[in-house]
This record gives sequence, structure tokens and C-alpha cells, in this order.
Amino acid sequence: MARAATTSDAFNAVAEPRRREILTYLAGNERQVGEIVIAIGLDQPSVSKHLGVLRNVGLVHVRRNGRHRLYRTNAEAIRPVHEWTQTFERYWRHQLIRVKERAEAEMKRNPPTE
Amino acid sequence: MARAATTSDAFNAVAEPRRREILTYLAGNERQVGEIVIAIGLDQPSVSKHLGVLRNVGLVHVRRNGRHRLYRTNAEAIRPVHEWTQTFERYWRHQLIRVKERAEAEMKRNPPTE
DNA sequence: ACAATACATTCCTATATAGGAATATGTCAA
DNA sequence: TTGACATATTCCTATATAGGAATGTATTGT
Repeated sequence: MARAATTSDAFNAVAEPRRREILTYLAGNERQVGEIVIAIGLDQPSVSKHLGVLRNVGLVHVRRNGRHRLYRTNAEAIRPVHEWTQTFERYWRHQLIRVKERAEAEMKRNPPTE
Repeated sequence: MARAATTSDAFNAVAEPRRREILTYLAGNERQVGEIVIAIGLDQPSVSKHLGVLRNVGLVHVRRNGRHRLYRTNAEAIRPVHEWTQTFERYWRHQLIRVKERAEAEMKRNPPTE
């Protein structure tokens, strides 16, 4: 079996760095495609294709306005990713505490000269 | 250009559902490969390959113990993903508030017949 | 030394990209 | 109507999978 489609869920869609850039750029403000092209520095067809993927998984909203299309990030669709990572927070907290404790123990055993 | 390698960063590695399962299973507790195989329900070579990807991006720690290898999730490596999604939290909060307000306005305009 | 156990790696194949180039579609302005 | 503008789609190719099957590599117990 091959890799899952980029359009299969938010996890796969946001694996692409340029798509993450686009989502960040479109967070909170509507922009038309031409603006995204300039901001991201990819050519127009590539941007349109990335937007197509993001549309497919519901990561962006589109609104037509004359010959323009106004895109905006649908933050709600990023939540599942946030929530999955959230479950690990307590573990990296523990890890940081352990690292700190080890550093402090080392300090006592072998104080910095001077 | 093709899609970025699964080993290029945590975002790509975590796009695979089975790898997310493995990371969840290995969060906080060391397990040997055989246990993972049983827990996840994939065959051993597949699990080993997923573990290889996770190792490559530093998402798991390994420790050898005789003929066993003990794996554990390195939660710290998931943080970048958490932090990227975190930046969108204020936006989905806004969205939820707007949805709620709209619902309440609708209630006033057109109260539920009871 | 040898068999068994625990993992990892290699080989195979169908599949889905990402970007570049070219082209299609849709909308406005004169 | 026609041309210009904005965006989407199609065609192309190199590339990297994920899983299945088979095989390789350590390590331990006897």
C-alpha cells in the first residue's frame, strides 16, 4: 500500500511546509490567491493546487468575490492535530523536570570551577 | 518534486495513523517490539519499519536489553507540532464564539415553539 | 556449537504526490 | 463582443512510500 493521500486528513495535509505557511498566512484574515502567491513565493498553479488540498480537508474556507476568491483558514479543522499532540504534554513536562533535576545533581557533584 | 520523506520531520512522520498509535502506546512506558506488534496488530516487519521512521526523526528512544529493544516515546519531539497548532487556538476560539452568538441571535429572532 | 528467539533489513509493487509547463474556465471592463 | 485578468485544472515525471514476503543479524539458553 502506498502512503495515504494528502487529502485524507488534516495530519497529512499539514505535513507539507508550504501548506503550513499558507495556513499561517490565512489565519484570521481573508486573502485572495494573488496575495498568497506573492506572500509565499510559489507560482500561481502550485498555490492553487495547495489550496485545493486544503479545501478538500476543510482547512480553508473560500468565498467568491467577482473574479477573485477569498480564502481564510478554518482553524477549527486544525484542532484534531492540536488535541492529539496535547496528550503528550504531560510527558514532555516530566522529561524537562528530569533533565533539570539531573543537571542540578551534576552541579552538586561537580560544581563549576570559579 | 515528490512528496517530502516521512523521515524529514515530525509533521511527516506523524501523518501515518499507525505511527500515531505507536507513539500513543509508547507514551510514558517502555515496551519491546513484540508488545507493540500485539498492541497495534500489524506484523513485526511493518512495526519495525515504522519504528525506524520514528527513530529517524527522534520521536522515540531505544534502549537495548539483551535480545530485546525497549522503545519509548520522546514526547519532546512532538512539541513543534503542538506549538504550530497552538498558534491557531485563538482563531478557533473566535469561531466558536461567533457560532454561539449567531445561534443566540437566531433564538431571539425566531424562538423555538415549544 | 546450535537451535530458538527477537528484531531489522531487503526486495517487490501499486500509488500518490509536488512542481513545472501549458491550457482551460470564469468574470469584469470598455 | 473582445481582451485582460484571476484562478483552476490537466499533463508530465522523478520520487518515496506502506505493506507483504523473505531473509539477515544478534543474543541467549542448553
